[in-house]
Amino acid sequence: MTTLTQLPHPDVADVEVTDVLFALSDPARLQIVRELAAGPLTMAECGVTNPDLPKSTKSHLMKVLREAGIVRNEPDGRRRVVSLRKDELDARFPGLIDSVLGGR
Amino acid sequence: MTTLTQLPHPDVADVEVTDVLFALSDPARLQIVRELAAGPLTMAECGVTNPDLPKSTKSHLMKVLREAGIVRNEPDGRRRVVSLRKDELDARFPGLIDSVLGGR
DNA sequence: GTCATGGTTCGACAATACTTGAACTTTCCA
DNA sequence: TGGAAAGTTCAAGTATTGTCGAACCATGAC
Repeated sequence: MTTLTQLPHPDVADVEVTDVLFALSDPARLQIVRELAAGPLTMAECGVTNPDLPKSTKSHLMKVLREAGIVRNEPDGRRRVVSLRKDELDARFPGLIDSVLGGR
Repeated sequence: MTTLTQLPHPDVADVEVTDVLFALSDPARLQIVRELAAGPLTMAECGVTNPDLPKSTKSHLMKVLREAGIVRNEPDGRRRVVSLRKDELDARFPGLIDSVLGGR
């Protein structure tokens, strides 16, 4: 049976700019991306801004980011480490992430 | 009676980046913005890509773009001229529109 | 082994958003 | 004066998203 620890990640070449824009158009998701811009975080660590967010909700927010190719989510022991796919995104959509994050 | 020919336009200072991203995250709306990047168009002229789009639908797409501060819609005789608020957007979100449109 | 921890998935409901015909307004033209 | 043209608004149905508890799955600690 398939081990569920490895989540599917799209190839950035297959994601449309509209997918990325949509994923970033939610304040909670954008906030997560801002936090990740400084470096990878575990699920528990990110979302500091939203401390009372149910974990199922946070997991779902992360899923949208992951399916848009914005974030990578990898198992690390019994945690998961989430990281921005910055280089790949920059190659596919030059300047986009920086301009979205820019200011603030 | 309020004349309906002048539609409300938000101050770009009041629009959030998430509002802009959301408006651009729809392929039909993004296509309209791409067309407008070359210069203002009347409602009838823009949306060439979607010739069979009902006018109420097109009007609604435009409303979303307008309310996100992306587009200006001004009366011109019995037509309306729609234009990108490029300078204002560039000032508020430097580089964003260009990177979304993929040019540079 | 057993158990707690960190996280995902499922399912159901709430909340937005999209689509479109029909009605309406304004303006131009004959 | 009528129309007709160009668009907006309204209303109603459909579809997509968001939210979150409960169930489930690995892993590490004991």
